[in-house]
Amino acid sequence: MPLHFQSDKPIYLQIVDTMIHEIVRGRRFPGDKLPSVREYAVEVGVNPNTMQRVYRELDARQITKTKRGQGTFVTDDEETIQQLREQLKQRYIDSFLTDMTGLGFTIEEIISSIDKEKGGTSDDSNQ
Amino acid sequence: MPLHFQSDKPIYLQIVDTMIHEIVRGRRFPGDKLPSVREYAVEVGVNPNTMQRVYRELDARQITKTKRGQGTFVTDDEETIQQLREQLKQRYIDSFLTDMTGLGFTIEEIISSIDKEKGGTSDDSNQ
Amino acid sequence: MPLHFQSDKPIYLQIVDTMIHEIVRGRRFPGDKLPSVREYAVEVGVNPNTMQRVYRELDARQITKTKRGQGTFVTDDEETIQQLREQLKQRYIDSFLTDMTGLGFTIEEIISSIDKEKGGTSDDSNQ
Amino acid sequence: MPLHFQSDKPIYLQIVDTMIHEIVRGRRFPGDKLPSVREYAVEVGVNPNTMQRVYRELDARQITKTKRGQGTFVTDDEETIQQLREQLKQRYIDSFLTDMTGLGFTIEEIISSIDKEKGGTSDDSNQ
DNA sequence: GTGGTCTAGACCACT
DNA sequence: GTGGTCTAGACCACA
Repeated sequence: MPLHFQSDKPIYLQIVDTMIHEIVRGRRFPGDKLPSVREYAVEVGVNPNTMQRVYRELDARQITKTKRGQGTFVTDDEETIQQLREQLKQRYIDSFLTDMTGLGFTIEEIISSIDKEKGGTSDDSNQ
Repeated sequence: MPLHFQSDKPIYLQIVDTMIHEIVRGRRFPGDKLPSVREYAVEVGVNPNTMQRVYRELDARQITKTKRGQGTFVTDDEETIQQLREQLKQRYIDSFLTDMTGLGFTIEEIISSIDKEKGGTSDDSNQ
Repeated sequence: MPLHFQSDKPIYLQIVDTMIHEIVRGRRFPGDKLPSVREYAVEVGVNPNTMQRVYRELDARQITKTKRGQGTFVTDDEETIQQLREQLKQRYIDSFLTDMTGLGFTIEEIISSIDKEKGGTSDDSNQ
Repeated sequence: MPLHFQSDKPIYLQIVDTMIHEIVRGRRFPGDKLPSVREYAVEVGVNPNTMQRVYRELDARQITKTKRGQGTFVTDDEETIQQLREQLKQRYIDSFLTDMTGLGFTIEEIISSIDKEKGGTSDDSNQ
């Protein structure tokens, strides 16, 4: 999930999404301390102001909790994380179904195709 | 399917992909004449040489057929188009399953979720 | 096999052919590193872009394999090279027979003439 | 047999060769009148002086005979034409054998391959 | 008009 | 260093 600057989506929202993914996919755990704004800004290669906005947004969505003087931490409310997971799921499904029905496949065909994939190779040859 | 200049994928390949999508989704028909290289280059906002490369690539993949002095045409070999459709299908499914299993869902959960979507809202909320 | 600029065949295809000959005739070996695009362009006296196209074409035909940042190498798939050799053989034979039958010779006369050449002078008097 | 100006061979000799081919292959008959120097120069797109040299060369080789005030005519000495035919044959064979042995084929293999061509398709797909 | 080729010169990503 | 991409602009062959 690389950042594609110059995409039509604001950079800070792209980073927010990336962070949500990392949390939901279990790469960052509830209660984990996130990197400092400055540190993370350098790592990602954006302006600290942009990263500040990322953390503000995450806090506003109660995905993280910032403690003054200590840093920013992933929420330990599993319920919230579960909701994020459901949101992502729904987004993936919607986008997938839009793509597939655009190709003219019916729900039944789609399900049947997925069914065949059980244990299949996830050969990520996009580029 | 907007062009993301600055993406890591070369512009000419992005345009190739776009063209393939348009053909597979039935927005361009077998035998259709494509815009001229120069015309399309202006429309998309790239250099004619870049667009030339697009047409060359499409020809090499036998997706189009170029007739010197006349223009470039979508192949009328329905078989080829059908293959493209299958390729896209497989790519969408692979990518989708990678995403979903990354979130920890099993094939059964995924199928069950899709099943619930029958007649559901295909609300294109990507942005 | 000199380059005939002004021939009707594009320069880049002439160079591709030359390279194929060099490989098939055993002047370049499987796995060999080719000269760099820029270097070879200077040597042959064409624009680097033209030479780039040559390497691209060779790669597309799987005659060479390009490793980013390292260079372009003759394929080590002997099978591919063997196929090229057969192609060249067929082309030479076809062209030769077209010429000879154009002069009114029958296959039998042609074979008989070649037969007499055994150990004969291969006196390259083309010019 | 197109003319490749800028080849290493002088243009006038290229035209001489072309003329010889036309005679030997039976496209011009013994006794035929050739176009006038000026006429033919225009047709081929060369300077009349160059074409003059062509006719002089053909006359010198006794392939044509120029009659002042009447024009230039293909020799009606069938013997001479027969010799030309033999020369061309030898040249084709030498060149062919050089090519084939360069690819590593033996005379026996070559003959065997030609033998298989009897009634074969002469598919002239060079360019 | 159409596509095809070539040059010149720039910038990028990878090692 | 390596190859890969893109632009700009020119000229050609075909119909």
